[in-house]
Amino acid sequence: MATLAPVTPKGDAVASDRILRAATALFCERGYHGTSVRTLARELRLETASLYYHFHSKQEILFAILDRTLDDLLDGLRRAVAAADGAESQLRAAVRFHVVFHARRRQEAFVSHSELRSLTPANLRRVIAKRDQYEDVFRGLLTAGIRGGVFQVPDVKLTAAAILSMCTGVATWFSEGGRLAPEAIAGRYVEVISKSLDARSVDRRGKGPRS
Amino acid sequence: MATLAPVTPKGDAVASDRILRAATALFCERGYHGTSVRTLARELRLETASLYYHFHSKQEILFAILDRTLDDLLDGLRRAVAAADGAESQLRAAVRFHVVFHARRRQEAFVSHSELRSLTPANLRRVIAKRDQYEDVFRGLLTAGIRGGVFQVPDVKLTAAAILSMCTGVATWFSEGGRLAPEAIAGRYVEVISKSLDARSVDRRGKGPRS
DNA sequence: GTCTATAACTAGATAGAC
DNA sequence: GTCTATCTAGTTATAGAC
Repeated sequence: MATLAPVTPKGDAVASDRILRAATALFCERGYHGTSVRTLARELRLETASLYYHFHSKQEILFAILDRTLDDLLDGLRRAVAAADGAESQLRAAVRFHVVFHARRRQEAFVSHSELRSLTPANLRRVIAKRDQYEDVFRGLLTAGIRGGVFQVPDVKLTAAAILSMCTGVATWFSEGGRLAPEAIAGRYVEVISKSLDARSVDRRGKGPRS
Repeated sequence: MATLAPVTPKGDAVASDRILRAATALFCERGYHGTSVRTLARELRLETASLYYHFHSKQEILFAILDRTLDDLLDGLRRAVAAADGAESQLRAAVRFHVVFHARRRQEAFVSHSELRSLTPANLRRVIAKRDQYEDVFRGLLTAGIRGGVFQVPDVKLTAAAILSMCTGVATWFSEGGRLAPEAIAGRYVEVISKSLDARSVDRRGKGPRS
């Protein structure tokens, strides 16, 4: 995704990246409070003291995971949208990106929404600010599509929340060895969402009380 | 929802119910591992030892919350479906029930899916068995609707997961004092989902590569 | 940059008085 | 049914050797 070669000298990951990767896996599986620093250290074949050379606290590790993930989400979303034309295909690109990301980088994505509550208030504010920017892109696309007459959406905020919940949910059940590849899942989600927003599809049911 | 009066002698809740309610709120806010037994006791103006008169362990409290919630979900879903006729309106009733439940009983619903990983293996098996029954109702309705020609769904399992993720997401953002009442949100979700499943709405876009 | 050793504290849980 | 008191083990984090 980055256009520049990594700054890391060799093909080796730097120590802090190794730590973040192991922490992501453990926080995803057992949660932040359910994972002790000792467990993380053991996983990395280190002593706990060694971790504190790289990070000042367990909280700093959590924040680094969420902050990086949110950066990658925002960056990827903007690229995906920029590469498409018109609200409809831009929204399709956005949904496709979101779903593929939540499948391919499942653990980071999962931790980034399940452990918001484990952040300190100051860290939470910083992460929420980025998450809000991310959601605003979706709201903007919905609004643009409504103005352009391609979407029929009674409530932009609610619809954006519904779409994002649905797509984010992929991170809770996706399995690498599973039946469907990330792109295949994304394709289906794009179709379902497009159909539900389409201003051209006629609702043949009456408007009276039902079900 | 129950047709019989509660078994509790007075209007008072029994002690174990008080404990479960407080625990639900705390587990929702801070997570199971992020909530100490001491914190729970303090919230209830009790000493920790007193809690152990009512429950053998913290884990038993968590399991009781999830087990009861799953029972209420399954029971409510079956009633909602039984009260409707035909796959289409039954699915609408199921979605409506699910969304309203996840708004009205937000904390229990949230804990029931966020703390699955904090259950012991034996307890997890019992909860998952009930959750699978719940999801099977949705899959069954989708299958029936496809056979009846009212739904157009390429992948029942994926679609059921997508619908449930979307509706369950309500528990992450719903606020009692918010703009929309549970029923209003449910109404919107029912419409969006119906539209996305509708076999009668024509997809006017071509089938070639897009976005 | 990783180690040993340990400080300072909190966790879940129990014994037994009332 | 709730309390005081306490046990054992685990928690995050640090000091200082190598």
